[in-house]
Amino acid sequence: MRDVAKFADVSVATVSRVINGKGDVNPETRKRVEQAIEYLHYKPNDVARTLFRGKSKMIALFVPDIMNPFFPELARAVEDVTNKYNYTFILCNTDGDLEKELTYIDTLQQKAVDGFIIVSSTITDEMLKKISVPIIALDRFFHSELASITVDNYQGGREATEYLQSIGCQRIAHLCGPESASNTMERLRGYMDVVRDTDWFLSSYLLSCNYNMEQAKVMTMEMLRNHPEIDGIFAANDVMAIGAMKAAEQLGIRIPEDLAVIGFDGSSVGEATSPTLTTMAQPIYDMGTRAAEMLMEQIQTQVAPKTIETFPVHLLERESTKRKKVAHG
Amino acid sequence: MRDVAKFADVSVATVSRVINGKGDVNPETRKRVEQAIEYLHYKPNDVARTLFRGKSKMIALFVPDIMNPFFPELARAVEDVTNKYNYTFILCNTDGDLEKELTYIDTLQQKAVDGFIIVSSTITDEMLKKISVPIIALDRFFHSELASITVDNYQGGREATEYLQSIGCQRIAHLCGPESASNTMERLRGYMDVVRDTDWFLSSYLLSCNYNMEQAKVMTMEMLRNHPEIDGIFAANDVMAIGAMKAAEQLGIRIPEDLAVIGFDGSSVGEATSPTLTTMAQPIYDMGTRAAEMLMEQIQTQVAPKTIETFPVHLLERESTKRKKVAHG
DNA sequence: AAAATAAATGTAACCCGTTACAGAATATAA
DNA sequence: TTATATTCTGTAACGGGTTACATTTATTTT
Repeated sequence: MRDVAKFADVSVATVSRVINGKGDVNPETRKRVEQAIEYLHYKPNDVARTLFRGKSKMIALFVPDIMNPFFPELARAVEDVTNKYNYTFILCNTDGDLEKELTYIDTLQQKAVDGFIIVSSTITDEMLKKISVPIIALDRFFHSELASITVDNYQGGREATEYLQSIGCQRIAHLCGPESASNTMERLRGYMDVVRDTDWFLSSYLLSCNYNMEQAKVMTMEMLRNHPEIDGIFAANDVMAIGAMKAAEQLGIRIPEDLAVIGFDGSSVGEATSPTLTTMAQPIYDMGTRAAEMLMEQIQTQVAPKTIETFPVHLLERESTKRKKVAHG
Repeated sequence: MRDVAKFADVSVATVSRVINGKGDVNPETRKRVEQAIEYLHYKPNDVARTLFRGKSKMIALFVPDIMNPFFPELARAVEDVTNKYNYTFILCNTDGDLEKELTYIDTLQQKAVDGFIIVSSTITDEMLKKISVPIIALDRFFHSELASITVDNYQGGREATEYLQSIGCQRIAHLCGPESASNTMERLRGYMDVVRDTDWFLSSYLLSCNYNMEQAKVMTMEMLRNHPEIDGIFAANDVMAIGAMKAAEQLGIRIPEDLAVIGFDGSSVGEATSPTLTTMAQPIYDMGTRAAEMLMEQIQTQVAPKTIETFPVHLLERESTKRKKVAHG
């Protein structure tokens, strides 16, 4: 910058004014400075700016694990928005580990990160208090005074279950995720509200299996062996649904004829399976986009309204439930 | 920091010495400073350090699109190493777009990023010249004087094709990716070297379809209709292989009985399909790890050897090729 | 005990921008 | 013409660390 100033025969202050378009600068001087910048290929040092301003134009996204097929799309959405606003995007895999989250929070704040988008079921209010910049809770709602973006998990759970009924399923099991996650608990509640008072419901129709395909497969296999009457499975995410389909396949149970399977998420793996997976699709990309936009707004306005936005889910009907519909009840 | 210095009744220089463990500090003074730090919950401002040192402890990974199932695992590996060294990880989706790559390069260098790991087929030497920090080329090799990590794509292409022959396939087609990518071209070369001189090979057994599932499906469908004699397909990545399987399914062609399919990558989607997908697996996580380790080393040592590491691929035999083996030839 | 060496600490410049403030030059108003 | 407002530009402090160098104090050596 000194070089540019010297070259254009002005002070650094003037160069700064030209770069930022702030303050009055004589058009001729401006031109001279711009030429100097051009000539010297000058690029301002963003670190110095950050130091002065206390803002880095960086935001971070916390996800449990990018290898879970739900998150790449989310991350992509966030990055796209981030880019649009000329911010830089930092991806953090937390594995749902408090220690890791804590380390990230410290490190990133020392780097003057301007905001966080957090997918977490473990994070505590105490930890959040350590964060002095805007935060958006995404996908999972952890109780606190935060803006958050989720889907209507309860409604999704209901609809998925009712949908299975509507295509004729008489005995519907549910594979649910870890208890710590608010989203899976809501889906479970939706399921329960539909099946609780039926004459067929058994608590052994309920399996808890951590969003993991292999585990879902093993547990489903056992359940199907003990309960061959089951003719519908609602899994709380797509990965578990795929596990369930594999279990059925291995047992020679046909999908969708003998057993209908519906997942949750609408992640793209559901298209890779045969039959393709029917699922309660979340508008993943839109949610990521909205979270990022909301964060940008909070960063810009310095205001942090406790907006809670709930996106609708929609039924993505594919092959794993393709039967002739039967009259309700 | 001034506060800490005041509180401990020393100068900022001494505080800095304590923090960095450099220079001689009286044990008592050190203790006093440490207590002050503790008491005031002092955390050094990383931006100021970065400004002084010219190093940010951040590295960036360029990938075409994190939504492609090959990349999450790679990104995860890089992030894990990044973390281990207390660096911060920046993920950049380039869409193979030169403009985007260029923008990222500028922005990140202004932020004093310490190194790049780049997956790209488009990037030019001219662009690389703009980068003044270590770079590792990953997955795809773009000609330049760079350290790079790839797999033996040629060998993989050969082996995949020969494997199909070994299980009895008589007419083997190949779905290859975009011409711009060095890796897919090598796989093609491997395939060609096996089939070129056979008496059955036809140029129409070769399909070019951009790593895209839907396109692969459509093109395969057409090919299988025109060439029902095809009994083996080698796809240059898993996503296309899945497209091919779907095409077969839709045409009522059984896999693996009538048609064997092998993919390339060993990404986790291959486990979600039915039948599960046989594939030439790359050690994705290891490659990411190695690339990151190599980058860390170059950052630390300031030396940039033009190491070229080629990882082996290995056959991951799953169901899409499960037949009784037949004697070679 | 004087001299030499080592340890402990502080002062101030530096990293590279931004901006408050002041001063000079020019334009407009009285 | 003088007073006042405007435009333009520079000086210097600041953000929050690091470190070369100087200085003081303690320890060893002779």
